[in-house]
Amino acid sequence: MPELPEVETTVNGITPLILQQKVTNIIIREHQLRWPIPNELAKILKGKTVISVARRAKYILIQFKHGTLILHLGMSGNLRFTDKKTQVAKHDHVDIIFNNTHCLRYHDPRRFGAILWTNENIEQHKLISHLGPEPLHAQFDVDYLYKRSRKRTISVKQFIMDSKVVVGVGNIYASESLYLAGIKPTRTAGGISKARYLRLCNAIKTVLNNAIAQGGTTLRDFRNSDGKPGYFKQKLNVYDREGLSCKNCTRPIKLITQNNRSSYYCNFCQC
DNA sequence: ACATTGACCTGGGAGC
DNA sequence: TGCTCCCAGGTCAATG
Repeated sequence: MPELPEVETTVNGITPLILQQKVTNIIIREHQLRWPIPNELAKILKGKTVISVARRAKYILIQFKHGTLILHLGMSGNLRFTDKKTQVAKHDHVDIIFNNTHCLRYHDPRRFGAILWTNENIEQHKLISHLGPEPLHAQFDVDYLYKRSRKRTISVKQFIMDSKVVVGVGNIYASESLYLAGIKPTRTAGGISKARYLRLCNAIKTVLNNAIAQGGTTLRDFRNSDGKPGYFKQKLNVYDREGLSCKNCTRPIKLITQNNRSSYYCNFCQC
């Protein structure tokens, strides 16, 4: 479910609600996510105050004085802020309770997500240290992308989805960015010109910014922290549109499989 | 260093 | 209705 815009939407939604608020308890109903949730989490966080909330790649980082709570939503996760008395639903695995009244409720049917604690410098953390630049930061530019791509033999779609190259470009927005840039997803990363990487770099930024402005994409079950869906789906040009008409040339959108993931593109507008 | 594949899970939809 | 099969927004770990 969540790509960068969905995580950004979630962070923007929860930040004003939990900033400077005190954790009074944590309830863990299911420990087994991608990795086990640490047993001592309640002990670690009880009585502690949130000092900042941030996003790095698709990780949500809730910072306390003595360390950082790392959350990942995996494929199917969401975080909602609600009254702690709200009826608990299936797959509501964790409640982080604030001021004994409200809670952040972590819901993740497939349990590919994660909730971890660290007291080391977050940039040094094993899950964070190897990550490439943020796509919306200035250092992610055409020079960087072009240089990193040289001699790479993988497809350009796999290349931009590699988190060591750039973070936050998942399966939906990879297809959308390549469409906007006019580049076929099967092209070899190392064989694409600098001029085309300029288009691609700009396309990635444009697509992600637009999706954030729309509150992310809801295909099936994404909900932001208020429980509302995202509205970017209406703006998708190729993803999930197999056989439908290309919005530019009216030819049917194609679906292919690359490394066991779906890729959608227009065979005429992208080359 | 790079490329490829399997693994982790549940639920929804298609097809029979 | 119910069974089986396939697919899904992520990404780490193991293997060549």
